[in-house]
Amino acid sequence: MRETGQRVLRAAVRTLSQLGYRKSTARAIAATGGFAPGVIYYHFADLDDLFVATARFISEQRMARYQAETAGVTEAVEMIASLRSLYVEDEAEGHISAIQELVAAAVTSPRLADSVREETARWVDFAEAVIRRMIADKPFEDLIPAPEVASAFVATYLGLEMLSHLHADRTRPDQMFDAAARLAAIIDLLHT
Amino acid sequence: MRETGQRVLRAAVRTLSQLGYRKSTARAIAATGGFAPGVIYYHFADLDDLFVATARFISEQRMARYQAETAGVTEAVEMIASLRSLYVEDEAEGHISAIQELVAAAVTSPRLADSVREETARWVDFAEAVIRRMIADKPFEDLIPAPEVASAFVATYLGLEMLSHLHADRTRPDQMFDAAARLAAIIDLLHT
Amino acid sequence: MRETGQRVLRAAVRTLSQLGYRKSTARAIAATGGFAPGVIYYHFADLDDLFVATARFISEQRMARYQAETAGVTEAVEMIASLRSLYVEDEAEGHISAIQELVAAAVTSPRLADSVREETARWVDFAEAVIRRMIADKPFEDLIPAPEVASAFVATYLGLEMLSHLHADRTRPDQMFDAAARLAAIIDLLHT
Amino acid sequence: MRETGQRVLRAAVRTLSQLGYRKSTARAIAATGGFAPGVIYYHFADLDDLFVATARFISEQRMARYQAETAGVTEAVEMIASLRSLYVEDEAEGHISAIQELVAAAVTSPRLADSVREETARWVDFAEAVIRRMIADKPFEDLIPAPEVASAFVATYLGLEMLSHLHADRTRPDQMFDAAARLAAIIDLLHT
DNA sequence: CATGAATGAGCTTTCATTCAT
DNA sequence: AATGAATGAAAGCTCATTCAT
Repeated sequence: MRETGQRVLRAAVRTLSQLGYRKSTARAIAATGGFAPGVIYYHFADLDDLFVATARFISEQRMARYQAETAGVTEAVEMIASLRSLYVEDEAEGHISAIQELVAAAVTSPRLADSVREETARWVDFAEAVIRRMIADKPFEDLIPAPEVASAFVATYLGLEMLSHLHADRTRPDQMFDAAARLAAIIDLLHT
Repeated sequence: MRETGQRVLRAAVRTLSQLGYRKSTARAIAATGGFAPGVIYYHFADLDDLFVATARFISEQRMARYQAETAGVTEAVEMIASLRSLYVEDEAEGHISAIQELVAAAVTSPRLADSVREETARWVDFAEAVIRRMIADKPFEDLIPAPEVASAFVATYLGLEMLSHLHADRTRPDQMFDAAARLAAIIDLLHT
Repeated sequence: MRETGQRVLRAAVRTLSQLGYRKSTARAIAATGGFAPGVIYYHFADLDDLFVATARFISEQRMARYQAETAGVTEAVEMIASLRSLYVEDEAEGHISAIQELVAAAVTSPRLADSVREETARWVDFAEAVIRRMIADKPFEDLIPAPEVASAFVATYLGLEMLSHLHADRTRPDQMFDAAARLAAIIDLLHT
Repeated sequence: MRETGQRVLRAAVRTLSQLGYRKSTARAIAATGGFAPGVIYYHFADLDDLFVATARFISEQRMARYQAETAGVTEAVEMIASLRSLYVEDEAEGHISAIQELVAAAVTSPRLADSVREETARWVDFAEAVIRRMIADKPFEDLIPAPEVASAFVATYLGLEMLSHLHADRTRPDQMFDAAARLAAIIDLLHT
């Protein structure tokens, strides 16, 4: 049934986020989800297959949320506010840290690499669209290389979670969003 | 002897970078380095200990290079040029991808987390110092929150390698350095 | 219904013959027969039970054919000709190799051993009857220990299939039947 | 060390003979031999590899005995006596039943099939040489198709063990050797 | 210092079997 | 009657680690 497959996927996300890729064994995932290890193999060919599916699962789910939440936003300040609340969701659910584990794991499995590549490409595209919307009709519009900035944003997003995980004390995403909000306010003031 | 310990460390770096954390087993590292698995245990208490040492090993080695290479640099354009060539070195040797694996692995081992935290803190400090030097006496000096920007830089640096590893085709660090160089040129023009 | 039970039995025969006892799992047999694994357990208590039934199934089916085909035969040459064509049938359908797998498996399961013992006993009896018929009224009639020869025949029959399966190149049953036919011709010439 | 490898091989022979191929698991073999399961994988690539080696191990060991024991024998009666005592050895040590399991298992593994084919070929050659020696200078020498008879002998030898294992009561190799001895006595009387 | 053998725990995966439908 | 989902035991195999040499 579709439902059990999703239970397995959710367990995979939580396990990846909490124990890391190396300790995300079939047993550990099963223990997290409260089902027998055999269930995994009923719904997925093997662990690799599960992780590939997990990458897509997280990405699609979050992409839907991000698109819904940022749909009508044109002001930079409002966009930063949206992203901040989405980021909080991501952190709470462990989405980003799970993805980050899968990115690091991609070196191990070509199939996983393919899957992660495909999904990150979608996010870079999404980021690029958002950036273009934000700089439209601004005086510096032509100075900003949207594709490069989009890649940089996605990279920063991933890297940020790494660091904030590592030292809750020093790397505070909160303060970064604050700084970004100040910059956004300036941008919003500029019109053609 | 110090020498053999270094052989093991170098083998660990290469194995982490090429096979990933999960497949960096004692056997795999020994095979990479051309020594018996037992050698590892002669120089390090266990694998965890080896990885902790590896994190410091890479960090110290690179920090020395980065400091030497950026020592007298005050112009932004020149700084970007230095960082670009250092980044090329990092990529070639697999330093960043090894570190990235260790960051992802940190969730697994508290000791490794400590070690990685400590090292990244050093890099954030280094980045902050560089940034302060770059913006000194610029008109916007007081607008830039150096600590946050430093963290963002380190995060981007790590995230960038992830993405460029994943899709050599779309995420081109080269173009990012180009864009950064253009921005640096503008900055260099601004004086108090 | 009787019919589905037979479908399972036929699937068991084919699977044993093609994959061997070790790989004749419930799934594999179900896949061969095109039904769900659960079907097996509807008709048989467990796999052991299925294999026991399979041994009897093959034996009874073939015994009927062998008896029909050799019923009125009294000449040795004709008998060899009959056996040759029956052997060809056996090979084509995989009967012997399935039985051979079950014989080898008998060491694993006492119940299967009982079943196989019972069935081979029938075949030794059958062989003994045939032999007695063949040597009746021959000058050497009293020299031939019919029971031992019967056992030897059955043993050879089984062993032959093993070897011919293994090396199609060197052990050619065809040539053995040729040789047997020549010997039979001589026997047929001898009368009391 | 060579020694431990042999311990593993001997354990494999005993386990195959006593439990059959299907139950000859790594754990079972280790339990039989009194060593840790991991030892198997230190000396052999996998179970398949172990079984391939076991086939050769048994075959070589017995071939040496058979050749030594039958070396100078030219009389049929003496030959039967030798074979009888060798057969007793084989039964006691479980050599034949182990081989028989491997023959049945050959359908499962191509590599094993190759190995078993090669070894049985050697035995057919050996049998052919013995037969030629036995019928040399006999009046019926030219009537006997040595290669076919040799194959038949090997087949019977294997099949015999199957049956006698199955029903100790009815198929008595002892009586077959008796019968063979009587036939041998007749043969020995015939000279050119 | 270094090695190769050995161990036992643990991992991925498969399997016989059960059960609700 | 039949199916598909689920389970838990066990299988093959790998691994970190130890130790005698």
